[in-house]
Amino acid sequence: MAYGNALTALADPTRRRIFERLRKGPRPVGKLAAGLPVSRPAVSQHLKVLKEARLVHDEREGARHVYSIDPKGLGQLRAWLDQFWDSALDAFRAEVEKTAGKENSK
Amino acid sequence: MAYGNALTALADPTRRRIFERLRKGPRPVGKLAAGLPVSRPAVSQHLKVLKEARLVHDEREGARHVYSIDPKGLGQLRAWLDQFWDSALDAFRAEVEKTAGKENSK
DNA sequence: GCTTACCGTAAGTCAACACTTACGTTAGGT
DNA sequence: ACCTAACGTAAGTGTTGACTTACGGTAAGC
Repeated sequence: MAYGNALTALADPTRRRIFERLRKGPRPVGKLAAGLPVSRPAVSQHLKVLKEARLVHDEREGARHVYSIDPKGLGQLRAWLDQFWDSALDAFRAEVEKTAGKENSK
Repeated sequence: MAYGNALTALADPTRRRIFERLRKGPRPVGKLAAGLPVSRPAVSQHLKVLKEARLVHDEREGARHVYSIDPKGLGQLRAWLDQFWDSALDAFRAEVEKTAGKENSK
């Protein structure tokens, strides 16, 4: 149930903005916090949550802590989501056939 | 930004349990609430959130309200996630090459 | 028509959590 | 050695939201 942490992590809008910024490449905390409407410590706390969800991982470069996207949590989340995707497609097909049946019976 | 609602909806554990039950097929509210550690009105409120996120849709059968998985929200969420999946793979490849380079230079 | 399932909604409560400011730590520059 | 930059963490606060009980509405059975 590791995808649970990933979902709760990505549920927060600020955390999503941080995560989306990392999509363009690795960034230190200061760069990530710049432009965001919250303080830098808030960004650190968000990064901690993202890290525990295996969505990001950090790497120290001297005084800087450079964060980047971690494929692990992303992969687990995608795998969980694909479960539903398949059954949703099946349900969709069934729905179409049922509706088509109604249309034909008119 | 429709995926935002889907993420906040799936962030809640109880809502995930409801959603996962719907994976096995359409269910009325009573069946979904049975076995869950929360009251039936709570399940109704959760279903409302899932519905607004386009993750489920309901259909009235007399007094019953039968809920089933809606592919719309699921598709939007998957599309958003795939954005990161691609860049995460690129980053992963770059990381592997960088690490391999270090290994060779030893 | 009356009762009984089956639901959704309103109102209120309590805990989680997203913020803030203040502080401690580490690394680099002069 | 001192200062500064770049962080993480601790502690406290306000608000969101996940629950409860109570109530109103609709459809089916007798």
